[in-house]
Amino acid sequence: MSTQTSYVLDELRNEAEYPAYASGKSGLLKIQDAPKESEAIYAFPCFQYAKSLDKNPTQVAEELAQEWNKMRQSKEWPQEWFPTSVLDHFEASRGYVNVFVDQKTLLARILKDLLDYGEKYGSYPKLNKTMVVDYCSPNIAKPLSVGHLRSTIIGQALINILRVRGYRVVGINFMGDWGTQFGKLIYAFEQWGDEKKLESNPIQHLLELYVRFHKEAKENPALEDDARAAFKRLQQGGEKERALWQRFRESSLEAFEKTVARLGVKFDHNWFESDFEGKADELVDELLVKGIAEESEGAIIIRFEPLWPAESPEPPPAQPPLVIRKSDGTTLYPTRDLASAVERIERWQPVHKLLYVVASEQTLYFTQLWNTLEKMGYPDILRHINFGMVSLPTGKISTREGRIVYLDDLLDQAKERAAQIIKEKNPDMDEGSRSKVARQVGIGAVIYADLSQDRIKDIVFDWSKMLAFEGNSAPYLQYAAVRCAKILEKAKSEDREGLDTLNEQDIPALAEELKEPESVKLLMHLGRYPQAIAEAAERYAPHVLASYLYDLATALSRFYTEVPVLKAETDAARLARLTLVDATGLVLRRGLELLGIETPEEM
RNA sequence: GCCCCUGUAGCUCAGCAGGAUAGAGCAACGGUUUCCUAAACCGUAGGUCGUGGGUUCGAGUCCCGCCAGGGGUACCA
Repeated sequence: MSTQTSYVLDELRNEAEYPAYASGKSGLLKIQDAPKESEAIYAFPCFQYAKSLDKNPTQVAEELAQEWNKMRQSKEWPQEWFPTSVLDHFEASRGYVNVFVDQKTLLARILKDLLDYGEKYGSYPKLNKTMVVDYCSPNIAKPLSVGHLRSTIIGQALINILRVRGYRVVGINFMGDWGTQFGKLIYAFEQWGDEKKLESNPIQHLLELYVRFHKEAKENPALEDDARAAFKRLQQGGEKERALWQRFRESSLEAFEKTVARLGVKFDHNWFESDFEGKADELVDELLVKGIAEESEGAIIIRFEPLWPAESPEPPPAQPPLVIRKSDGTTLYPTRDLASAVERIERWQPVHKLLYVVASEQTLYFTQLWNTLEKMGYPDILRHINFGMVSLPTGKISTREGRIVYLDDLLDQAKERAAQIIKEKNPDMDEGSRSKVARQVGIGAVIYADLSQDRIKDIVFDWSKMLAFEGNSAPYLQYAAVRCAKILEKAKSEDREGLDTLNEQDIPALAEELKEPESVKLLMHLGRYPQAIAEAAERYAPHVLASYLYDLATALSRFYTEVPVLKAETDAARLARLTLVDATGLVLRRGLELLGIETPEEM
């Protein structure tokens, strides 16, 4: 147990857990959040503990509450660990020991945290641990589809969240620029390519060639051999192939960077699969020497142990092996990916976690990758941050068959739709602002639609859901943030000055002013922001943060309708409410920023 | 065949490590604008948590079977 933590609720939790720890009962008495309607903050269910004593839980809870309260008054309680304690007392209720705080003190402490941390509220101290995150990672020469959207925005949100949680994070975009598909493209371009089209709209043209190749190859399977031969020439450094491949690569990369920039995404590193071909080759030899890999049917493979030990009469299912060198002597994507994983581990050592934000379809592959690294003697650091598939109402996304929604089109539509709504809701907004706000709102809606739900779920692509502008959606959160900003903007200059010059002595008086249930709930919720960040980071779950922010926006909306700020009855009340609005706006803005969503200045 | 994931209100989803009365949004119905932006707020209605067992003081949550949907399953990436 740490003796002191920075945020009031972290500290309160530790303090509340103290008596359970001190008496060695923490295994049976676990802390949890108290129910929402309750005045209590935390609770200890005592049923399990009562069972172990063979006693009545209600009675046990009462005894514990009494005992802990007494302990708290005594010298046994390490008050020096909790110098600014907000814990008031323990209270038994139907088999639970509830943790009560002194609300005024707690509110004041939350205000103090907010003022102390300012813009940094919610962030944690440096942990000196490095996370290497693989995300986006598309194939060059294919346009980004909504399928890539998930990896990109989940990855970027995780990176942002992990950073404020205190991790050092390295984001890598690992691009597929190697493999037989480039043989296909080279062959197709030589057959049907058009110089002018490659010049004017490279991605589109390459896609046409790719689709055409597969169509023709259906009729004439010999084309597959031609493609393989072309790739072989590329590998051997054929000048013509090399030059063409470079052109594909450069033009694609350019178009592609433009698209992700629209999502506000910037990569720390752009790595290319092709750069690992040599290392991959060496790695295969090394794995052979170490006996980790073996030859089978002309290929080099790694075998894995069955999933569980064979004890039952039926043999356990074997895990499929991983092929790392084809029988023709060339490496595969997994080999190059493995080589790049080794490179990541060595370059940023010690790496705390190696994250891969990749669709669930790759689960087996990442299990194999994990097992291989383990065989190589690396610690258990690889985590597959998997997410469900995006499919279209008409079926699975397929570039080859043209069943695809392009990311650029999606973002264009989102913006257009947002612009229309702005025209209705806020007809006075000038053209320039409208365009900017439409971009922020439209793209925000798209990002939020994804991040507001658990990664693991499959998504059937649906325009109306993607572009939801009401209820639990990005615009709702943005709107709440805008309201905060507008109130502050309209506040008189002396009020704003009062805000800026607040100091610690003013805090108790401020807390005293916040009496309305809506104000209290809002401030209490602000107090939970650091825990939302911590949980989102721990579970690699941006939706935890998204749903926290939604609740915060709801608390703000209720506050807004019930409690006047600028027209508060007294100067003191106005100042207190302005402080609250200021802090809420800040948390909403910063929280949205972590998700990759911008906050407009007006809506 | 085998392995993995998912199944909660009409629809889309929350529900942390099993704990107090299962929560939101959308859609439906009704209400709120002399007052800081109604992209808002308030209310009504809507759930045998796929299904059958089991473990437990307690199961939406854990275990087993079944059903349904999705994904994967050696030289594609």
